[in-house]
Parts: sequence; structure tokens; C-alpha cells
Amino acid sequence: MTLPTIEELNLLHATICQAVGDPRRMQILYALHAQSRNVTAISECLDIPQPTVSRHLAVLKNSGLVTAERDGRSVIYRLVDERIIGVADTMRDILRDSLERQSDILE
Amino acid sequence: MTLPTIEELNLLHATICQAVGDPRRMQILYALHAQSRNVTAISECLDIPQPTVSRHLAVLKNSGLVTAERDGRSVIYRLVDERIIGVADTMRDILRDSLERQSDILE
DNA sequence: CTCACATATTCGGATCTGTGAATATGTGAC
DNA sequence: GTCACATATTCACAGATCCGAATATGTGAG
Repeated sequence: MTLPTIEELNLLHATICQAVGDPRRMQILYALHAQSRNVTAISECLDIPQPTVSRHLAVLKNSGLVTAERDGRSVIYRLVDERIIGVADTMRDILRDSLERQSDILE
Repeated sequence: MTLPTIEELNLLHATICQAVGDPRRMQILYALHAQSRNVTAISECLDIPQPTVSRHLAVLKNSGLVTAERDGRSVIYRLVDERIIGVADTMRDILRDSLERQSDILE
């Protein structure tokens, strides 16, 4: 893997990083990982207002991480690339180890 | 891996995600991955003003991803957890595939 | 102690992002 | 067409973040 240019990093930031860079969006990604859902279902299972969910989904769709498919009156959102969950899980591991390291130092 | 709570995601966002969520910070992470360096060296090799580098390093240090160790007059910054580079690389892969998918659709 | 190098911090301003509330658009049932 | 459900969008505002420029702090050489 070659070193990324600043232009590539800018694009990465404008898409994938921005998508992952919000707690609620990550919550939505995990919810879609468990099961594809429509907006109302996401709104209810995460207890987030519907307009907020729609806005977050627009960001996720723009990043290419999810797709939208109309099904009758509702729109089903699907996670396109499951690797993003692996990314999130690894970040959680890193954070967990970092916190552990800090508490070790305090002792 | 269990589902993250919104509290855990908030903490994750305030640390790891925030650290990765800036193009220049990611550039610094890659630079430190290649070799541990002091502030001036980073500033010069990435062509970023020194105060800006210092500020970004403070964020990265706060996230627990890098450590600072004084060595004489300079301070050497080191990447603590190399897994973050894997995370960044995977995100680049995801973006690349996403762009490819989009260009396929246009044809 | 003084000077020069190395790093960190403060300040003001511009920009971005998320949110709730309200509203608009789209879709199917009847 | 009309109504109800489903989703998307607009608006104003609050908060966060980034930056360049200037300045402050810290450290070692002499």
C-alpha cells in the first residue's frame, strides 16, 4: 500500500471518514449491519427523530457505504460494504487498549 | 463483538474518530508510521506550519494514538498502535471500491 | 545569564456540522 | 382525487474545528 497523497486523504475525509465520524451514523451502520431497514424502522429502533435519520442516511449514501431502494411506500437502506464494520470494531479495540494502557499508568 | 452503546460511540468519536477525521492528521499518522520524528521534522517533510503540526499532535496524543518523549531540545513523537494504519488502509480500499462501483454504474 | 533553537499556546475569524421544528415531497390505499 | 403513511428538505441557531499569525514557554549551548 503506497502512501496516500493529501488529495486522496481529502477525498477520504469527505466520504468515508465523515460517514464514520458521527456517533449516530455509526449506530445506524451497526443497525443496518444487523438487518436492512427502512427509515422509520431505524428511527424507532435507535430512538432518533426521523428527519435526523434521513439526513444521516443521505450522508452515508453519499459516502457510498449504503444504498437506498424503494419498496412500495418505504425505502430500504442496505449496508453495501461490510468491511466498514470491521473498521469500526478495530477502532473500538484500539480505544479499549488505549484506555487500559492509561489506567495501567495511573497505578 | 457486542453492539456498541451510544455512550461508547460518543467516546470513540471524541478520540479515535476525531484523530483520524482530518486529512493532515492522517498524513501525520502515516509519517510517524514510517518513522518516529520530532515536530520540526514532521513540519518539514509534510510542508505544514509548525504550530499546526503541534496542534494536530496534541489531538493525536489525546486520542492515545501517539506518545511524546522529550529528547534534549526536541520531542520525539511515536505511533503507539500500528493498527490505526490498517484502519486507514481499509478505509482507502473501501473508498476505492466505492468509486469503482460508481463509475461502473455510469457506463 | 544570554542566546538560539524547538515546541506549545493564544487569538480572531472563517467554515463546517448537527439539531429540532416545521414543512414539503412522494407513494399507495380507497 | 383524497387521505394517510413514509421520507426528504428547509430554516435558524448553537457548537465545534481549523487555520494563520503572533506570542509564549521550554531547553541546551556557550
